[in-house]
Amino acid sequence: MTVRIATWNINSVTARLPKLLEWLEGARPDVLCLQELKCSTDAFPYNAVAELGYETAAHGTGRWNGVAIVSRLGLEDVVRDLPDQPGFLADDAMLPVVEPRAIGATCGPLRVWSVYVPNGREVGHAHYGYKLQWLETLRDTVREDAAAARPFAVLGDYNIAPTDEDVYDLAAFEGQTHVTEPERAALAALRETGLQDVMPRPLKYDRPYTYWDYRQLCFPKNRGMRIDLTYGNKAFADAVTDAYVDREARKGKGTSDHAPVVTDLDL
DNA sequence: ATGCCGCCAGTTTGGCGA
Repeated sequence: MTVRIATWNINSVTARLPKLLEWLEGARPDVLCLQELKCSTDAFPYNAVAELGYETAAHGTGRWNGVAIVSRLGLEDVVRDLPDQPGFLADDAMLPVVEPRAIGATCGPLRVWSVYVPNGREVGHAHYGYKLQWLETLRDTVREDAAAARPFAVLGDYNIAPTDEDVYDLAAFEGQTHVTEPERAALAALRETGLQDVMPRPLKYDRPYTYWDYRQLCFPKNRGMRIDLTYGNKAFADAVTDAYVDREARKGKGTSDHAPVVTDLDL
């Protein structure tokens, strides 16, 4: 069977609902992993998506974060949060908060996680340590599925550019998060479980960026980064027939600052 | 043309994003 799976940081599913529906109708993915819902689990637009033939498992608390898996191949064994997922201790908080950044499900032949890796804010910030700790927990979580025969993938906004080629200008990121050695080492450790970085085609220019800042004409100037990734195990990677970044979805007003990343499989 | 930041909750300004 052929399966189309995608990941998209949608930057508010409520603000982006018309764009989401338009994109689902056009691209017709079988499975879509979403990040940055910015709504509660209850507030997800389940019915609008269901009218297009999709079921949704969502996990959100409101203002920030939030992840979902939208599927027309079924949704089984849904897991919210990574087992032992670390929380973030904000400056003004008494206790760390476990944020809605991960949801897993089985969609027909595929086991999938949709993840929104912490941003890190600044090198040395508590959020940066949290990011690295979160990635270690992700590695522990996926170890078994990554080594298994069933097709498995972790898709999402990793908030890391895996190589120097994945940013438009390395000098612009000197000393910044997203390009540091410890972040890239955490990604390498994740790959060591048996996951491969499924590289999408760019539909224009030479690099498959997935994010362009809203400011300073970054999209028209193609000042982007590749930070939305599809990490698949061997069974998944061997089945890939095509992958691309749908930059059309980044054009115009009212779009997310990220583009969907689409992967086609023949399973 | 792809065009100069946008989302949310709400102290309608500030936190967050990457």
